[in-house]
Amino acid sequence: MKYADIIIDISHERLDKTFEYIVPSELENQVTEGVQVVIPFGQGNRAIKGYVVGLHDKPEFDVTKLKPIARVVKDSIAIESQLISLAAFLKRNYGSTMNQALKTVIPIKKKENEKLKKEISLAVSLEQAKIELTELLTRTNHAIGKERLLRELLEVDVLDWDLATKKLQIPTSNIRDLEKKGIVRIDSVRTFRNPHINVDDNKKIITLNDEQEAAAEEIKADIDTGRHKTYLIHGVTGSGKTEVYMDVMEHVIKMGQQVIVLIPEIALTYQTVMRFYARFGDRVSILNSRMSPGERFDQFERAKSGEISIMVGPRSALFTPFANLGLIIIDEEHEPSYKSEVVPRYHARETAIYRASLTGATVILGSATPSLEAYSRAVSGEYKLITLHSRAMGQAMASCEIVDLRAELQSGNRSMLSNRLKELMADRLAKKQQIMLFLNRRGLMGFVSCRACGHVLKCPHCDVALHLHSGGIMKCHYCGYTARAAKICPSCGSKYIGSFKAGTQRLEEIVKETFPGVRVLRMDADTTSGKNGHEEILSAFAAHEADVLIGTQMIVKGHDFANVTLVGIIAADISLNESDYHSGERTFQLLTQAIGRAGRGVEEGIAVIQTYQPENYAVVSSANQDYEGFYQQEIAYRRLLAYPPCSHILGIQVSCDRQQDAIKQADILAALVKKCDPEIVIMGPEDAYIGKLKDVYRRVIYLKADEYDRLVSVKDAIDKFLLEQKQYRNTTTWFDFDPINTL
DNA sequence: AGCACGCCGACT
DNA sequence: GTCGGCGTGCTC
Repeated sequence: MKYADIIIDISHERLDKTFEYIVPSELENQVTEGVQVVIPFGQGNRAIKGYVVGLHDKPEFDVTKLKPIARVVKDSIAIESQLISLAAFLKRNYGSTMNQALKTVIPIKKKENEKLKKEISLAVSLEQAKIELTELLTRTNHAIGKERLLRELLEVDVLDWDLATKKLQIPTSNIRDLEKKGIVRIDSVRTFRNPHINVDDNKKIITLNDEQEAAAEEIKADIDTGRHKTYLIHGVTGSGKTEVYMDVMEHVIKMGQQVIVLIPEIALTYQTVMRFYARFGDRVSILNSRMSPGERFDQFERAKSGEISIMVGPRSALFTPFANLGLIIIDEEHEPSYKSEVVPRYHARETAIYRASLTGATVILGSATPSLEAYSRAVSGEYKLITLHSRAMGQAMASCEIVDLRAELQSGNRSMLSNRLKELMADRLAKKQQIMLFLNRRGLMGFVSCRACGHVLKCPHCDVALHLHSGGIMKCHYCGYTARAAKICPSCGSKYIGSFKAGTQRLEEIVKETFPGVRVLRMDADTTSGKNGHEEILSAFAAHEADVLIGTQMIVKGHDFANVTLVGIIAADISLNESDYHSGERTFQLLTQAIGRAGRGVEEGIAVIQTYQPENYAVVSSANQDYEGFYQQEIAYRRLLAYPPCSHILGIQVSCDRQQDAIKQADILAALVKKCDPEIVIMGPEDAYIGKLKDVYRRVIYLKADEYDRLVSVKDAIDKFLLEQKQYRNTTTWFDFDPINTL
């Protein structure tokens, strides 16, 4: 007799453990580790799905209480044990139920999603169809459904089944009838939406420069001798890290192993993807967040069957079920999108390293501005550091000037554009070269406030400001609450109430006023609403359909514009003044990336940084392209204040629809932490950054400790307490380790 | 989560 | 007297 340990498909802390079931002898060969099964659960024996996570011969639970597994879920995909241990890692290190962790690792639920699309077309000639139609009409009993179908098919060649049955309301029996008579044909088409792109066969032969070559050789040599490590490639913008990746990838694929390439969501552009297609052809598959579960399923099936060797995608591509994974690459390693925003709030970097350790795979992290976490580990020798000092094609780095906005203000210039920037812009426009203006803004734009008393209109359900939308509607971006735009201030009665314009919008106006006739493209949330909004704007700019591109973060990623010789950073301070400890790092990264956009072509580039804090180390070191200098200052600051990577932080959020209960519960948990580990530094409890969301009140507690595992133990203790606690069961608690955004 | 068991109020 | 309220406890 066999027994199975099963994680049931209900995400609740109280059920977050394995349940033992009898494996009926007739199912013995089907029930393996990782399969989805249906089991009778609870007193009502209701059918619940679950995952088999272990099998053994001796029962551990009271045998008389064991029930048998009902059946194996048909067409379920067995997750390999490797992914189960990955899920266990997520659960342990980031705090979630095993069920949530398993669902993260296997994002596809059912095979049902992979349905065939049916299409209806005429099986006879148009003339024949017309005859059929007239015959139908002469009949006494009108066959309205058939008539509609035939009329439609005379117009279009192919009709989608769903369209015919749902929108045109044609009964399926009518369609089947016509099929039997041989008038129409029904085809089942497999909808494989894998972006199949025609690749020109003459693959460009890429020669690596000496630095790239040395980097690739070092990693390949380690792989050949079985030393699988984690590498950090620190290469200046434009140093050609991708070529190094591809060289190592080719090596690994030749050994019959597979590769996962993680890229930040925002960089998942046609351009990036094409580089991998061009080199590796149809061995590559792409995953993106816009894909339906069915499409993802297809991609994962292809990966499992060995059809493909490379998966390129965001964070979630980390869980591609490759049988023989040899290499994981994380490009732009410092990007915050590598941290999940939903439970389990895992970080792709750590998770990738763990997954690699399971199979002895290699991990390569790459960035022009490595995260403090990664660089400090490289310095300590935990990762192997590889530095690329020069640009791949030998172009010079852009020179950089810092403009002190305080001095500018004193000289009477209150515009967003400093005199120096205006001067350079005029010069570039005359030379028919292109300019990028970069404004790193915070989310607070377009909100409605009163200019007389300063009152900000807030959502009644959330602790956030309402934003003005077209048509005189105010909207809450968090819960979707809408209201008619206020005409007078509800607080003081003043009629001077309105919304602040987005910084980029204002900047566009100023540029147009200053340089009449200039062609400006603006890229922000407003202008990129369409599906390919990003792409369209960027390709228009690449085709020199505009002289100036204005935008936020988005414009500094990915694209290379050879003709851009001037980059202006309008207000470097904005991200500097954010309250959390990442602000220096974030500013340095943004500025460095922005400066790196200038002078990608033949002409030398120049970058202008406008700031009120010209002496700030993040500004100065990015202007000097001095990562090392920045790192030394930043790490000293982190050490001093005990911030990651010099310590670790655990964010705990308690939420409840009753404010008093949220406050009480948070206090109880804070006291508990103090009791079970008095050494831990506790900050809070305090209201969350957004104190109320969708009528739910949120309190946060931050814990700081030198060792990560101490925080894990505290989390485990809290979990245990919550399980036993009888009071305040209406509250929910979740954890975020080393949070990236303020909770 | 979801269902059963259980102990107290207003109804045929 | 019974029907049903949702508090408490359990699920292999």
